[in-house]
Amino acid sequence: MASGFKVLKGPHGLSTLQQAFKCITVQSVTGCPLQRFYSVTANENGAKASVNAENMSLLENLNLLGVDVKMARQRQPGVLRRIFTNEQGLASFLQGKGASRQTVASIISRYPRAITRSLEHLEQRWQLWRNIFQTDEEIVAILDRSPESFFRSSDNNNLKKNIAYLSSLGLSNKDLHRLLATAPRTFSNSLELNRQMVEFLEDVCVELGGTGPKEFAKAIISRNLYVLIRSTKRVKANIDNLRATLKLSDAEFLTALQGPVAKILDLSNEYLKNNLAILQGRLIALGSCEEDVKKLIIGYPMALYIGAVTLSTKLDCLLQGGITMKQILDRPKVLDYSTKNVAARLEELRGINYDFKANGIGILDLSRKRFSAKIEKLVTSTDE
DNA sequence: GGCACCGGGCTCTGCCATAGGT
DNA sequence: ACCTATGGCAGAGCCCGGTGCC
Repeated sequence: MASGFKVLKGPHGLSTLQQAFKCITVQSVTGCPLQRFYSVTANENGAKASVNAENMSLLENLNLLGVDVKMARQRQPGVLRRIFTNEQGLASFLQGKGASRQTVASIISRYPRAITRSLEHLEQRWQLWRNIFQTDEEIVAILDRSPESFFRSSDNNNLKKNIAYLSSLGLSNKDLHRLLATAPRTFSNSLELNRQMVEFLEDVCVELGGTGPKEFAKAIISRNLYVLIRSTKRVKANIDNLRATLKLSDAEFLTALQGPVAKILDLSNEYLKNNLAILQGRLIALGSCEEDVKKLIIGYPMALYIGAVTLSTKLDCLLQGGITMKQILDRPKVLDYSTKNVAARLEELRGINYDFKANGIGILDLSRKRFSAKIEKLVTSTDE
């Protein structure tokens, strides 16, 4: 069909004809009315002018939709020069799915290329996402959060293959849901890129003498939904770095990786390296040994996720509150709570003369509800 | 009833660089 | 020459409660 028109393709002008033809085709397929009409003369003032100029009627439409045109121009200037776009089709499509006017405007402002997708494409992609999400609302919320994840790729077939591939890894529907909700970019990756990461993880497992590479990869992905949107280079550098630092046996390291350590594999390399160095320095200065550092990292790898300043402040808060470093090392989960929260609890416990030496520091990492219940009990028992 | 253990929930985008296509 | 599609990067925690053991 299109090849018949290629014969007509000339230096300029005729390509416009071809596009006009395409547009009419789209119209007949989707039943969607043409959004804008162009007089042929508008494109006859030379190829250069029409190529470089922004499409005025498109700008007008975008303004009517409440789009931040300045932002759109800054992000994807080429889109504003396109002759045929589908902004109104996109807007009514999204509104039909429950998106507000503001959401639509914000989506287009942040990812203008969205308006180049045909209705057919949108319907199909939406259905593919609906295989994983139960409601349109969920999808709208994600588009509002991250329009690029949904619109960046025009390859629905690749999306289909990704879903099939990720399912084939043994990830449950629930995992897929978490994955798409949390790191939607994963599904816009090329199948090949996802496959590379999975195979890389499997290789790591085998290298460490593991016997279940598939389970290993699955465990890491389901524990850290972000690995698939990281480069293998990054994840590899982190694994190498941790391996060199922890100096565990292969089997121990393998277990650690698919356990809580998985959570920190996606950190940027320098960040992890810096946090590691600072944590080591701080603990050694406080009288801990290398072994303590390792123990802390294995028991609570999130210590490396927390920024150096935050972690340092948190440690100070605990130490000043009468907690010893040894107690922290034995129960690193106390570092899981915010400094503000910990400080408030220390204060409250001081008020009732809570004895950390006798009772331990477990009370500090209770959920709010459990903490309150505990306090209440302590108060009433001392009253009696 | 109290505790330890464990995993999960929220959420993580928005920009830049570049190969490859027209 | 221009645009699209895609890879890659930096950035940086906190909280809750189910379950099973004693």
